[in-house]
Amino acid sequence: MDKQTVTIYDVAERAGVSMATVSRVVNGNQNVKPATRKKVLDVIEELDYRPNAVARGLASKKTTTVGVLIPELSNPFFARLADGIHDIAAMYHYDILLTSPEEGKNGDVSALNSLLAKQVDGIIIIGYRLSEAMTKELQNIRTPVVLAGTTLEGMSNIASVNINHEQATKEAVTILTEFTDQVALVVGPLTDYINGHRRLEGYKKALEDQKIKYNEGLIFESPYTLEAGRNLAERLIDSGAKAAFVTDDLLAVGILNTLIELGHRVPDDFQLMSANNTVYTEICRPKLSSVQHPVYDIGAVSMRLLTKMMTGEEIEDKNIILLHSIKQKDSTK
Amino acid sequence: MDKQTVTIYDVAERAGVSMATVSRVVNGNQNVKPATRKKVLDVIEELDYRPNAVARGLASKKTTTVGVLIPELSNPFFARLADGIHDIAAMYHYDILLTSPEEGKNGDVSALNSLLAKQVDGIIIIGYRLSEAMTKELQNIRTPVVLAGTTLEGMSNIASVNINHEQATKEAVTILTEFTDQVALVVGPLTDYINGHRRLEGYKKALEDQKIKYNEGLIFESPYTLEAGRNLAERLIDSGAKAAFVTDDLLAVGILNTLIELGHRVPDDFQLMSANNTVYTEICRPKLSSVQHPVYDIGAVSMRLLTKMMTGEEIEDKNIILLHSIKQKDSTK
DNA sequence: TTGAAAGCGCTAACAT
DNA sequence: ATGTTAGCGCTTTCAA
Repeated sequence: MDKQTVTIYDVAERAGVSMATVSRVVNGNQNVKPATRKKVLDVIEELDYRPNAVARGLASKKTTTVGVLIPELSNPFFARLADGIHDIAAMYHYDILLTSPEEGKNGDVSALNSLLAKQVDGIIIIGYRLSEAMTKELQNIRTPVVLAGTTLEGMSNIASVNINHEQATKEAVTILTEFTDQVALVVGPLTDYINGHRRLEGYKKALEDQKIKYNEGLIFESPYTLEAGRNLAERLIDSGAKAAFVTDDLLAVGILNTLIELGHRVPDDFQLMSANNTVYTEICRPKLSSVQHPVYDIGAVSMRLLTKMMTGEEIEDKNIILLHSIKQKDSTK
Repeated sequence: MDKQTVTIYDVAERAGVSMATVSRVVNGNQNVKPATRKKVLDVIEELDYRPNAVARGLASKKTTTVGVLIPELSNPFFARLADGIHDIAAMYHYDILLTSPEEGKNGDVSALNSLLAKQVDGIIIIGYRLSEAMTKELQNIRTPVVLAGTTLEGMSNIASVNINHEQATKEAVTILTEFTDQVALVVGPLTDYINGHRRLEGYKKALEDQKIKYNEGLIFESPYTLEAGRNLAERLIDSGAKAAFVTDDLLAVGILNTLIELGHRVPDDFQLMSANNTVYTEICRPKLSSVQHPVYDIGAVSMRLLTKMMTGEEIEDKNIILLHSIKQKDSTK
């Protein structure tokens, strides 16, 4: 019936020592005579005693658990990020409490609160559009927080790990402009800081450098789905664009496949570049050229940064920018 | 400095009631006079009090947390399953503690133990090849466990949610045998129960029904990667096979793309059927015909089943089989 | 309807 | 090197 019946008292009694000694043995405290240690260890083995992490958490105010806020697991970009987080967390013996924000207003805040209630030692927020309320909450939170793959406009006081989206977009668009002046930008909601500011900015700078006139008709906002790509393909062609930088891989594949179905040749008639270099870009034909995010690393570095914050280590730089690169494959000239 | 300074005592004092009353209000106990309730609620609001879930867990022996053991997040099949688990968990207000088994012998057991130490109320194990030791542990575990997408040979005492792999394989192979007798089976490790028994069995039965002689040369074991598909493509052709049922989507896409590169026509020269109908099968060209697992549902149903077990509800059937179907797309005739 | 008090299983001073 | 003791913040009888 009971999950766990064996407590530290049982071990202490059986081993003929005090519970404090058992606690010391369990926690690797050196102030225990080897003989005593052995005796305790034997009893632990014999009784199959396992420390209760909840009780430990209450007493020590540390849960060795970190909360991870993730928009959706089935997005490979986020999933890969989570992998990076998980591996480093395991390395430092932290467990991961996973939450996705519920739908609706301020779902992210209540997800955050639920993590806080469970007394997590730290929190990683994965690439997400944060609500106003959330931003406010994060201002005066006591628990260490790292943003992985997002930034909050002008909130450099909150730790973050990212790539330089403006620069990446600029590089990608520049490559496309080598063969045409008509380069479209296909992004998610422009109200999102990264899209509406960093990426759009990078796009404009690339054009500027090439002395190409900015044309709002070449900017497309779209949901990140395969289906959305179907509809977009034709609109892209109609717009006169001869190339496009697409900020989501799945969306890019949708566009790619539809273009081909419609009889367009990629990259000859139309060049495509996507943004995340997930396995999607390897599966389609032709393979999609893409910005290469160090996605796994963003997760790993975020977690490492968080461990430092949790243990109070000195942090050199709270806002880390990781290097990106451009993988030219078969969808660009 | 402190994560949380406001305790139930602070609220009690400020509201001029006992902590027991505050506890009742927080937990929705009806035995509180409305006026008292309102007063307490006001103070809670004013002090921004949030119950400490760890303390609550220790006192009540319930953590409202379920552990999920998942092999890898970046596999879309598992990720989708996790989505199903997550959504239902959220619905019942459970949080999810996520763990992947570490590499090496009995990594799954230590992952399990770490979940148990954290006093999770229940555990879901996602499609995994379980070690001997793990199987043993699961025999006499006190915490409710549900296997999602796996079965343990002859261990129907452990709850599970699955599809009928034998039947699914049989149906898939039967479709392929309509146009050729040379149907290959490409699977993961045959030592794995589902592959080596259920799927192989289904394959054999399909052949038997069609009076086709079983040929061991048409059985291929392979890792589930895109690269593995490259090498396999040629071997498949050399084996004389004219069709293949492949139990992993990514692997199937690898084979598909390589076949096409080598100048073979799919499905005219070679038919391909895969097993999980993930988004991968929609991205490639031609689109892959596939067995349609209700993956999300397996996750959702597993979690629902677990909630019942955790609350001690009556369970009709601990071993649930969900229906599958076959999606014929463009890689079969 | 409310309060008092005894734990839950452990950590962490403080003693010895 | 080891033991004693006071919490950690909450739930939950048991009384009132």
